[in-house]
Amino acid sequence: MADVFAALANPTRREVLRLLLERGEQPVQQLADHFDMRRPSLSEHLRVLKDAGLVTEHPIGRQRFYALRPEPLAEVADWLGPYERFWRARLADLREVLDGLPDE
Amino acid sequence: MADVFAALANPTRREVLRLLLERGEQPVQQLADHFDMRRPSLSEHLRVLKDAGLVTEHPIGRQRFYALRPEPLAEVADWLGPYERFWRARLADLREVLDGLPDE
DNA sequence: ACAATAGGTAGGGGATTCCCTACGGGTCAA
DNA sequence: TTGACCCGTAGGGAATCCCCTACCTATTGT
Repeated sequence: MADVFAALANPTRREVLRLLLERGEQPVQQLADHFDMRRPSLSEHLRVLKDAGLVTEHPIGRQRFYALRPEPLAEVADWLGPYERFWRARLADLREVLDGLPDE
Repeated sequence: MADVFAALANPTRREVLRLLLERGEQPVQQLADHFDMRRPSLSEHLRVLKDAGLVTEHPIGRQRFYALRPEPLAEVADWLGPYERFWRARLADLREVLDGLPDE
């Protein structure tokens, strides 16, 4: 499974994920209509997303439908876990400072 | 502020963040000791992290200490939010299927 | 059978990434 | 002040990224 972070590094690929989340599975041409980009370029982005496990693909007739596969994003969320504890502690510190200010 | 996702795409940079989380702020040389890489290359990674707002830097004498700044990671967590709802729904579906199986 | 449609692959070119070595500026210790 | 140390920047090279056009196969409709 290719690197999920690398797959997410590209804005076009993140936009594809957003479209698939909002509208559900879609064929390639329908996705391509929303980008200022030729279809073969989008096809390559879709391959990167598929290699990262972020989308699945299945053919219906001559179309290929791509669908969101969010499991790798759950892994990203797990990766964020330890950092989340850190930034929450920071926010708590900030709140304490604010609470300690002379009333105004 | 540069693209946080692009900054996270590189394994060395993610490792830097991990080191800063585990050990707190550190000078460049101490970070560089943990990579099979020349120091100037690590300096460039640190600049990318700083441009993305993921680290802060302050000099003490002739050393420069880098520290974790987790706020952009909180933004990544926010970005994940809608997808999290999606994968949780998936897990719930899976649980239903398992519950519906004939007892075994 | 033939034309049209959907979409992947090949190959190329310019931009960017990621490493390197060489070097320069600032700080500390003798 | 002189040398050692910390670290950033310059510049270059190989690899990768990201777009393109051209082309191919597979499926559908006439």
